[in-house]
Order: sequence, then C-alpha cells, then structure tokens
Amino acid sequence: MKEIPKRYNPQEAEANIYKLWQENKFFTPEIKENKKPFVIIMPPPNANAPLHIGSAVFITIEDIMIRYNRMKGIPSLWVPGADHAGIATQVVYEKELKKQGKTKFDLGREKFFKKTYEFTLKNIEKQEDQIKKLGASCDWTRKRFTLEPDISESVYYTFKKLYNDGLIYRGDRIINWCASCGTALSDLEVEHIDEKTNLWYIKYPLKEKNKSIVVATTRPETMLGDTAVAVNPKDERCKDLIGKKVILPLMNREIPIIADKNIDPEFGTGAVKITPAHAEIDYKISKEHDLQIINVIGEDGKMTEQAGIYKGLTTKEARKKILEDLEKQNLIEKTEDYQHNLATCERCGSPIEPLISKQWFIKTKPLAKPAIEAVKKGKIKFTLKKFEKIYYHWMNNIEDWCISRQLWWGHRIPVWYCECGETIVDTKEPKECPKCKSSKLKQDPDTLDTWFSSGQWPFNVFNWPKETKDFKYFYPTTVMETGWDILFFWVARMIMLGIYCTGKPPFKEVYLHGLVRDKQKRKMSKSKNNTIDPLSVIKNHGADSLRMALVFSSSQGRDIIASEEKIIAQKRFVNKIWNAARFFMQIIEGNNIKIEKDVKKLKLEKEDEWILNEFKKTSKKVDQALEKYNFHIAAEELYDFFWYKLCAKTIENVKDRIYNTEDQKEKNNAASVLYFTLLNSLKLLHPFMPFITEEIYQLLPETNKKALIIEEWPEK
RNA sequence: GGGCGAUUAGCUCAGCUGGCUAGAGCGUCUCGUUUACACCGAGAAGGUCGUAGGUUCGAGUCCUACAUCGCCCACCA
Repeated sequence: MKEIPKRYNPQEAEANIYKLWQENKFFTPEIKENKKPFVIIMPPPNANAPLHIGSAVFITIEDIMIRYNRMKGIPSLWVPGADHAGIATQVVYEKELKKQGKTKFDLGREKFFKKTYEFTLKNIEKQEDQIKKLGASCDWTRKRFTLEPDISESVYYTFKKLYNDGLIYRGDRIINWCASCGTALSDLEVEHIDEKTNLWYIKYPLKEKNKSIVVATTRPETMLGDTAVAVNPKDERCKDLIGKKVILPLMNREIPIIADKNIDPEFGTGAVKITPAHAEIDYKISKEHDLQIINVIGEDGKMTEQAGIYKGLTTKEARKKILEDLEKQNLIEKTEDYQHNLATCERCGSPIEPLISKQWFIKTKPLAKPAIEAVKKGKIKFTLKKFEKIYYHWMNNIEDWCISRQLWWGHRIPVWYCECGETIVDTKEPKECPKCKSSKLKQDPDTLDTWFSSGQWPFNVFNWPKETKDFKYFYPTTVMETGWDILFFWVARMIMLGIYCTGKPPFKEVYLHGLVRDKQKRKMSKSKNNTIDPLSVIKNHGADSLRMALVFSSSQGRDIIASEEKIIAQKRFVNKIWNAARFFMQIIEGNNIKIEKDVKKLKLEKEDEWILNEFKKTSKKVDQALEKYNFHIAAEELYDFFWYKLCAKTIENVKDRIYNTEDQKEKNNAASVLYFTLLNSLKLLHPFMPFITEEIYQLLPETNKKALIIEEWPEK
C-alpha cells in the first residue's frame, strides 16, 4: 500500500503527473480509421510575451473538452502552436531595442528578423512551460509555429492560389495608415475612441459674386487637398449652387460644388468639403464624380509637397497654422464644441491617417458568400446563437481586406518584380523572369497581415496542400474554441480561407468564451495593473484551483470575472477531495478491508443505493452539460455532489458502519461502495482538475489503467 | 445611427428546454470537533429575481415597453 501524505502538495505533484502523462505519450492520439476523431486547434498564443490569464481560460476549456472526449474512447487531438503576431511582436521587439538605444535600422532588415526570431523562440519556450503547468494535454509532437518553413510554404501557396484566381490584387486605394508603426492596417486593426474636438465652420468663397458657402469640418488641415464641395441633391437651400465653382481658400484652387446623396443635409451647414485622399467616404464620392485626388499628408504623418507652404508640418502644426491663416482672412464663421470618433491604431494608440497607398488586397466578397452559406446551412454552428447574427452582419458588410504591412517581421509577400515590368507570384524565389529571362528580380518589401496566415491555421498545421495522413484524418476539425473578441479577426477569416482553400469549413462548431475581467469588471491590462498572472496563481494555489475557478462561475459568451477569492474557494475543494481520498485509504488499511469492485455483487443497504443513484444522476447531468458546452454547470454539479453527497453524507455514514460494527462483510460493503463512488467521481472530475484526480488515482488500489487520463468515462 | 448583453442575498455570480418551497462562493452569526479535512463540520440570518404590463394552471425563466449600466459594429465630414 502506498503512503498517502497528510497534505497535498500541488507544486510537486503537478510536475510529476505531467511528466507521467507525457512519458507515456497519452497526449498523442492513435489514428483509428473507423473512428471519427475529436480535434481542436489551439489558438496559437502571440509569441511575444508570457501567457496571461486569458490564455489560461482557453487552455482550461479546451483541455476539458479534449480529456472528456479522450476518456470516452474517441481519438482526441489538440494541436498546440504559436503565432509570430506580426505587428504586435515587431512593436514589442522594437521597444526592446529602444532600451538598448537602438532602432531596427541600426540592425537592418535581415538581422532584425533574425534577432526577432530568436526573441520569439525564447518566448515560445516559456509559453510552452506555462501551458504545461496549466495541465494542457495537447499533443506536443505536433506543435507548430506560424513562421516555420513548412507553414510558410502553405501560406505562400494560398497567396498564389488567390492571386491566380484573381482574388488578390495590388492597387492604390485609401487605407488606414499608422504613421507611428509606419504601416498600413486593416479596418479591424483600427480602434475608434471618443474625442472632444471642435467643428469648424469655414467659408469657401464662390467664384462669382461676393457669396460664399460654409462647410463644417473637424479636420481643417485636410482642406488643402479638397477637390470639391458636396451637398445633398434634395437640399433646397443649396439647389442653385450645384455645378457652380468655389475658390478653395489658402490654395486658391477652383473646385466644383457637386451633389451627392451620401451627404446628410442635417449635418453642419449641409455642405461638406471633399478630400478624396484623406477620408474614405470622400474617396468613394470622388470615384463616382471623377474628382481629382490630391495627397496632402504623407506616410510620415507630415504635410506633403502638395500642401504648398504648409509642407513639412505635422498635421497638428498644420491645423494650427491653417486656422490662424483662415482667421486672418476672416473665413471662419464659427467654432463649435464637438465630440466624434477618432480612429486610432489598435497597437500603439496613435491616430490613424487615411491615405491613398499602393497595397495588396483580398477581394473578400467572393470568399464571404460561401462563408455565410456554411453557417446558414448549419455546416458550422455557433454554440451561442447570438454570435451567428453578429457574424452575418459583419460578413454581409465586408470590405476588401488590406493584407500588406510595411513591417519586417512576418511572411514576406511572395511577389517578385522584374525590371521588364513583369510581376511574378510564386511559393519560392524564382531564378529568373519567365518573360525576359532576367535574373534581376526584386521581392516586394512588404509582409503579410498576421491574420492572413493564422486564417489558414486549421489546415496549415497539417501541412496542407500536401495530402498528409494527418490532414486526411484530422481535418476538418471539430470545435473552434476561442475568445469572442477575435470573431472577425480570426474565426471569420478561417471560415473564408478554409472553405476557399480546402473546400470544407475548417470546423463544425464555434464556441466562444468571454474576456477575463477583474472584480470591477474592467478589462485586465498591464497598464491598469489588475492582471492575474496564471503562473503565480499556480505556484500559490495549484493549477487545479485556477482551472476550476475559471470554469466555475462563468457561462459561455459572457465575461469571466476572476478573483483570488474564487481561486481560494476551489483550493478548498481540492483539499476536500484529497482528504476524502485519505479517509478512504485510512479505513481500508486499518480495517483489513477487501474491496469488491463490482457493486452489483454487493448486498446494498439503503444508503448505498442512495449514493449510487445520486452518482448516476450527477454523471448524467455532467454528461449533458458537457455535450452542450455548459462547463460551469458540470463543474457545479460535481462540486455539489462531491462535497455534500459524497463527503458530508456518505463518508459520515461509512464512518458509522466501519467503527460501530464487528461484521467484516458489512465493513467491506460500505468501503466498496465508497470506493466505487470515489473512483468514478475522480473520473468525472478529471477533465476539470486533472492533477489532483490523477495523483489520487495513482495512490488508489485496484485500478484498471496505468493512469486516470486514459480511464473510461463512466457510462450513462 | 444599428446591433448585442446585463440588471437575482452585504459582495461576486449560477439558475441550461417555464414547475423554485430561488442556489453557490466569500462575508456575517450560532454551535461543534481526542477517530479524512482549521485549506474543518453542522446550522442560521439574509432576496416582493431592475420597473410596468402581457401570455400561461404556473414566469427569475417566454413576450412587449421603459429605466440604468456595459460592450460591439458603422464613412456622419
């Protein structure tokens, strides 16, 4: 008989248990052709920082699903990985460099990439350790990284395929430009924040007579690039002005007054200045009316040559100067306080400048159509219906996706330009130009949006387009589990690219968990200093307590409020389980007990039948809850059963029957029923609290398997 | 502007398809413990389930308004 210590020491036990699982290769599923596998692709954490509490959430939830299915005898695969996280990592690493007093230009592109790669690999190593500490039973033999050569090749293949199908194009379009990061961004990477500013009413004199038209704007500095003034065609006040010309102040340029239905007559004066190069709506209007486009703000965030005397000023300086100059000419009618949405960069927070720029785009409409169909036809199900609506709304209004980034960190765009003007798109660097045979080829300097590669993750991890054994068996995957905050960034793109590349939706179900918030419901962030570091929680309270606390009081789609209190509550539960097991071990040792594993062979007392029946009920409820992804309900059921029914009632009962009788058979019966319920409770608890349950299993006598992780799930 | 969600005990939250005499953790209070567990046990107090209507034999649960808070999307310059 193994000795059971008085206290459970999570730190020691967890390390040993994880080793036991890994050494026995329990995380690697056996491919059984006649059995449908259960597959989850782990959302690859950004490889630029240690894991945060949000990662602990998805690891816990996904591990529960995987362990549950594994115990049910289904080949279960959970693929771990890491994401290079283009812009995020580049921003982080550039900050590192800054601490050393360097910039990326000191290193040069190649060296910068190499250094960042090293930095990333170090982080990945740390993250792996953290994932293991959380108890994740993922298959480390299949771990992937988005920038490794095989994955990159798949990414380039997809690019080429899209290009050949005419779904990728390069063109001059208005895009979101972050001058601070020095790159174009997709619409999703732009965050709108409230800004208190002014609405300036500026007089634009008409060419004829002594009249003028007043336009209202929040961005006077863009007026230098105005090429029209627009009014609503139905606006009576302005009707006779349509077609007339105004003289653009400061620039003395003649520009037309046009009519456009997009103009809201209620806003300002009903007349709007049109700056096609620096506002998306203006750009659209300019296309319809064939207006001139004048770039007055450059990629450095400063006024361009076209801005005349304002050239070289920052937008802020230019605004000030322009307002002064207008004031001098008495062209400002009035100034109002105004609140509007300022577009800012999601990464660095600086204002976004809409600019016309040559970038690579994906035509998303043709990809969105089948992606919408797949959900409509139920090929992909959102476990929470409300997300379907949100998904449809976004998909139906999708715009082309700008995928080129002016960054050094990421997949370099697989396009080469020849001096003869030829553009070559390929998965590998071409030796020569197929047209003129020149070998003087220049690769496009830009890199791809991170989400372009992660959008292919569910099949690229299996080395698609190669028809690998893994791809054939494990794709499409079963459940996509991730945070709802990346529904558009990631989930939607995986669906679009998955269907486009492989012809099949990449997963069958989408389960979205909430964001972790603190007790005041604030988002956790380093700047607010309200983060919970999963590693220190594990160190102090054990991984099981953390896992249980995260699942316990949170339902899907809703935010998860994490607090020390909840973790401690679960730590007590861990202790309770430990002591129940200790009690069992003590009585069988001290009373010469013989365990009968088959409870059917026992002469059952009323209380035996009661607890066996209660177990059955609990088991059923847990099953039902897990099938519906109601993890918190399953956890609560188990908590209630174990604490109150098994410990408070049954154990107290067993004490009575063991200590107050001389009848050995009676003692054996009581202990056998306890053994049965204890052992089977451990099985049900295992997906939630893998370490403590496995540790006890290893100490229990008469068990069937080498480890609890591969035990059979109790039958319904 | 459009959409989504929340509102249940002092605090933080569960309550899945309508049956609840409304639950848990923490906190508070009382009692208990030489025989698993002070990281303890037993128990108690504490809620007209945001407001007002409606559907129903029956509503925290469904419907309709309203209020407050929060979030997401959107080119109102």
